[in-house]
Amino acid sequence: MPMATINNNGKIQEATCEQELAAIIDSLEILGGKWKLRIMRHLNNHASETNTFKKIQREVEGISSKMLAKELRDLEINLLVTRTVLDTRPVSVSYSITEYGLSVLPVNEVLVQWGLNHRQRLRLS
Amino acid sequence: MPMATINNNGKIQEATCEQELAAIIDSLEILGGKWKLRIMRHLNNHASETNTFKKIQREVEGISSKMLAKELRDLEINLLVTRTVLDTRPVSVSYSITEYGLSVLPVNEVLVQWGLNHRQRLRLS
DNA sequence: GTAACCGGTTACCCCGACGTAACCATCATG
DNA sequence: CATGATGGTTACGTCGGGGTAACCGGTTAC
Repeated sequence: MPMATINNNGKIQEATCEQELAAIIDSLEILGGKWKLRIMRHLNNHASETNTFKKIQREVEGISSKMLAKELRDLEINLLVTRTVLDTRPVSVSYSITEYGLSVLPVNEVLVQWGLNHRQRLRLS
Repeated sequence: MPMATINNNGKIQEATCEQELAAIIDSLEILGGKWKLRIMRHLNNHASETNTFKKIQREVEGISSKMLAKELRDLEINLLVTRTVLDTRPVSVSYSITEYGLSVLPVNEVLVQWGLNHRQRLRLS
């Protein structure tokens, strides 16, 4: 039994149950883990600034250069982030959230809401 | 800078950026991983039936009894699922999604939508 | 009594995410 | 020429999620 979903253009997509499962796996793979959403949130919250590698590393608490480089590469591959080499001396590299990357924000928001709500629920129960 | 979120009762909650980060971590911890959402989806899609341990194991493809027992325990601790021992012969145990567990469905849906959309986006690009 | 079904549990293993630390090339400054 | 900043990379180790298989106690059916 296919189910309805809304795509980019607001059109209706049909998806089988297996396709939905695959979609969830994709989402968790691409957005899950310890750092991906933190980085996306940070880039979004500081979208008006120039976010160089070192600046991000200073401001995203606890991340190592190895992890930051890897996560940014993954996000770039998935078109969520752009990498721009600036011709400053010494050379610096700026990362920005793409317009498509903004599509992650609702996912972020739902997870935030559910998590906050869940804390409250457990405290009450 | 606190941000607004909607809680159980539709009231507005304030949360700091760190609280939001913690909330995301919570959500991914409780709903993430390979099996949690699959089980929740299955219980919801078969809410009208009696979902015994073995029945779930047969229908959630690929899960072992060890993982199923662990995941169901976790979900029960988080009040998302109830465990009921039936006095059939031999004894069987039925699991159901709780009313609170239904709050997971929007999270599920957002992940499905984003994943489907992302596949399409990568194919087009 | 033995086979089969139920709902698990236990022991063991593997791999990938993630952490830490050191290192590297390039350029600028003193 | 040494120091510091930039943006990484590499080697190594740890830990936990997850897989596999065997086993268990209780009960019923043959």
